[in-house]
Amino acid sequence: MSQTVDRALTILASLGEGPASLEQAAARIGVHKSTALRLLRTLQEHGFVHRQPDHRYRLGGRLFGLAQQALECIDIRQVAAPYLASLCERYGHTVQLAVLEDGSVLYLDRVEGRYPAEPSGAPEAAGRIGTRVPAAASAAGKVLLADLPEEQLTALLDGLDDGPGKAGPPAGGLRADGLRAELAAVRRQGWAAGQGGYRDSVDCLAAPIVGAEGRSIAVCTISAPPRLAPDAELSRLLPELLCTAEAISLAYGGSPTPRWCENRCGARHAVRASRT
Amino acid sequence: MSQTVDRALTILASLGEGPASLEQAAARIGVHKSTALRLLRTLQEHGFVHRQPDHRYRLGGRLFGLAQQALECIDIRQVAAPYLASLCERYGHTVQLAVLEDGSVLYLDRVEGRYPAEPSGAPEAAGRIGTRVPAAASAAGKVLLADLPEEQLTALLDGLDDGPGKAGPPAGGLRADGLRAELAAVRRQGWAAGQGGYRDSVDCLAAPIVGAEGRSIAVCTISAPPRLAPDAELSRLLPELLCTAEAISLAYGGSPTPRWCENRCGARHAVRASRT
DNA sequence: TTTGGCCATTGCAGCCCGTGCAACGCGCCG
DNA sequence: CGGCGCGTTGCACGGGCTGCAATGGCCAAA
Repeated sequence: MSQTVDRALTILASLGEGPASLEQAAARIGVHKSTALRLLRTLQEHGFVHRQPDHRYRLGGRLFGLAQQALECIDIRQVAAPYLASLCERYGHTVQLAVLEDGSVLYLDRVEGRYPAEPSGAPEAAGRIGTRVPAAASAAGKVLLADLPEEQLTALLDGLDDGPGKAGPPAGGLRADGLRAELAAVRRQGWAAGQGGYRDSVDCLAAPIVGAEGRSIAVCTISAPPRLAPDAELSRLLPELLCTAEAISLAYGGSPTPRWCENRCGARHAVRASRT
Repeated sequence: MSQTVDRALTILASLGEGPASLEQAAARIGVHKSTALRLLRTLQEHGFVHRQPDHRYRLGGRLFGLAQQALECIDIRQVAAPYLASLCERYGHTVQLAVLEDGSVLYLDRVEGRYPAEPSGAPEAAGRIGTRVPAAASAAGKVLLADLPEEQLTALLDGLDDGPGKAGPPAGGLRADGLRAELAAVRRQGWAAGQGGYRDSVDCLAAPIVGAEGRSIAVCTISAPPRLAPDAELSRLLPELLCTAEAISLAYGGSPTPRWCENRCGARHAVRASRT
């Protein structure tokens, strides 16, 4: 829309792939050196890029502060935090909070489960805060997609089918029609199960958090490595997860169950049954 | 430098203080609505801002990815990571890596110490990754300032004295002349001690990491809550810290000790002594 | 249902400012 | 010393940014 800003942001993105000299940066976005210089200077004044002693530019520290503020702007996070902590505390499994943004799942918060020392020393990667994953690939995504207006869902699925390579359906992803069937099932039961954060070594349950208008605005998930927690054990926690999601919904000023859930009685009954 | 980009970045920063409608956003930076609309649209196309269903704008998820990339761009981080982990592993105290950026300390990495359950449940805030603190306030900052060219140091100290309220000297900070004396001491001994990350409940030791030209490019710190680790215990780890910083310097292709350290023999001897 | 207000959005003319060329300074290497 | 590469600066041109004003859509009050 705005050429100058567009170029500045493009140059910023290009620096994400590694530091660059002025000339390199100019070449990356195809403008004259002097143009790139002015853009980079402006970005530098705001702290978005930093100039190294060797005269090369790299991304600046301002991004950290802004990313932090971006998290804090999303107030569902504040409301949900104690509930997530409580759920994790009780069973020791990892609990996460996510929203849908621009068609992909954005993880907002995470309370790490208490597991015996990590085997391979890689406790990260899966659903870390700030991570994005394609919506069709995870249980969390399915819950969020299930409540999308038909129009937006169609647009999203078209994009999924169109781009075969680019963010195409990864492990567990399905073509549009298959996914539609899954979403119908999610609507029917009010929750979703499946591979959690992209890695087939983690299984996952997801339940919607519902806002004031009856739409799901976020999703709460509980997940665990299947070796440590067999399917059966995680499934037993479903009522607790639904209960937590419901409590967050109410605390946020929403309805306890989503508009589209055709099984509100069932889900609620499951919770009550497990309480006795 | 570039008016349009400047405005776009200002609007982005203003969104950090909370979501805003188009009109609010325009008012915050003092431009016409239509101008703000174009800027916000451009930012939105790049994912830097996100439009909520209620038509308000907030910071977008792209910032997370870019902040992550910003971390990865700083390659000293990759080099240092295993050394930090090893140092923490051996003694169980928190180890951090930081650099100087635009006159303040930017924390790049952190390996959390193994402490008995947090008393008040607030394990964060102090020196989390991506946090910035004024350089004059911490041991890490003093180490980094000690190697600054006289010209830059003067500029920095002037700014410190000029702005009384804005980022003025917090707990432990000193006026320019006092700080200069401290920096001289740091140069003499080759390391610094003091309050770690802004909180007087944590004590801290800091040692420089030296690049190819003999300048300190980063700092490695070790810190612990004084109740759990009295000064004496932390001080006993000084040789290990210096040894780690030296190892990182060598791994990065730098010199083992900074140009300005007048006590290289002393520090090295301390390391050797503790090794026996 | 109508009406009015509020806000986002769009079209448009004026002119500001962003752009690229070319020249300059500086450090480096042969 | 002189050539080269790169960052930086001055400047004229015109593209695109700006702000005004008008339109459209939504909601609430009448």
